[in-house]
Amino acid sequence: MDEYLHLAKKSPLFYGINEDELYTLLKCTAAEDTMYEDGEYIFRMGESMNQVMILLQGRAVVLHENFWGKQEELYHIREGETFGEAYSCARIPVLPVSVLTQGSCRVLFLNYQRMITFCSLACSFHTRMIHNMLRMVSENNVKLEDKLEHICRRTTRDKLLSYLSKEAVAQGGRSFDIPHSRQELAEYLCVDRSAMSNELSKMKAEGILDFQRNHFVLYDRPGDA
Amino acid sequence: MDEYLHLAKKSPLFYGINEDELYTLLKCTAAEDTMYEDGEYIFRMGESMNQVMILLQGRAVVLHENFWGKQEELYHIREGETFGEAYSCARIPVLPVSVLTQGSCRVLFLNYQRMITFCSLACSFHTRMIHNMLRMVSENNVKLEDKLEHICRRTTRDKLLSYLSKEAVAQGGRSFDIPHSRQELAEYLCVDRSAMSNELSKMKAEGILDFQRNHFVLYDRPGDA
DNA sequence: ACAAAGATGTTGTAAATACAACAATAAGGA
DNA sequence: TCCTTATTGTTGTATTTACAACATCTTTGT
Repeated sequence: MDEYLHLAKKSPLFYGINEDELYTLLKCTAAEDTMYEDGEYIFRMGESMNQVMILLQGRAVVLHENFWGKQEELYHIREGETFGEAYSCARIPVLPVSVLTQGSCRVLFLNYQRMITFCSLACSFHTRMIHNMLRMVSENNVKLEDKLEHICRRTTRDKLLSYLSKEAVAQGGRSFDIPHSRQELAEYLCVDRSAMSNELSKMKAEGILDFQRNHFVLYDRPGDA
Repeated sequence: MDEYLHLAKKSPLFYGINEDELYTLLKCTAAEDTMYEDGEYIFRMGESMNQVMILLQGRAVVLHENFWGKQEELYHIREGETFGEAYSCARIPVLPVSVLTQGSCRVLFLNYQRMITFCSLACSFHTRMIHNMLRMVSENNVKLEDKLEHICRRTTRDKLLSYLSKEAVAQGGRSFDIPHSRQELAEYLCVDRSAMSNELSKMKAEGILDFQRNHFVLYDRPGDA
């Protein structure tokens, strides 16, 4: 497993923690790694879960099964990513989702109880890990709130303007690049890609904004805002 | 301020912490309370913020100002609620929102640095507070993910089915009550109320579900799922 | 019991969207 | 350079939605 330690080390969970400390910490938290075949469930909806997991190798998909038994893909977990911390920290009694491997996977499990219990050494890096986790969950929180703010708009135009406005403010000017392709942006805003492209073109024609590829410029007249 | 302590004590931030401990903790975290008049800004977008605040009295609104200067209401903060923990924990350099009082308010400020720094006493209730905060942020995380899962659907019908399915599974059966009025549900799902009522009626006519007021029953044939 | 106010359901229409099929442009490899 | 592939833009149509106006049902207070 040592060969995968460098990947775990990159996790924001261990930011500011060096290799020796990490090694201690993994013992502290009863860390164990497990291999999975393609198509195995790491967790199933309805099970209880008291662990934080880091995907050391492979790729997995998070699924939800609705009342009628239909499975729906929610999102993917990629190599190096952390999963389960929100459910563990929120003390959710049973998981509302399943996690299914796509290809063979190696997963590092950390025991949540031991993560938040300070060891007798009262090691400073243990505290650091908790702060890191707090930060990770909170950053995700802010991201989700941003996304919700855009998606709550009724029309594609308003969704786009909400997103672009946020980017403009964040990047400090009317001229900026966006980090998504059209397809990605459409998925993010939960709208049809071609309808979105169409709406962008209309707004360009109306003089609300200009763009080429990923570069956007917002003008002073956003229609009515 | 002591008269408002009982309200602070109810905050999930201090769950499992008794009155004496709370008193110590408030000193620990350099707690200060401030009064605001109606229409004053507690924080303004763009400012830095390193505090967690509890609204001891009154009501406030969270606003966002877009690129064109238009202000938009995001949500309200009610008496007893905690605010700012996600931004502080995420170490957001500048606030993306403003907080404006609606009526006179009393706000308790806790210094974030001191909240996450353990005092020399290494008091167990200090640890408890951090765990509470971790839990609060994570629970909010899970709530936001739920909401996003519903809202991401393209049609009102799918949004409704996603929501109702989740409630059915959560409440463990096809028959359940929902905790929202129609207007609240429509706002939650970001759709028009009357269009939503219409869609509910259609689904009732199609034999997908049944309802009277807030009581719903899901049947086995959800259309196509 | 009654009136008034509020919540919910219904209907019609204009507007917006998804969807599909295709055109135009950009990117990458032989 | 040319060919292939991927991404982005365009157009038309059927579907879905928002919106407004109104009908019906509940709740509340008197």
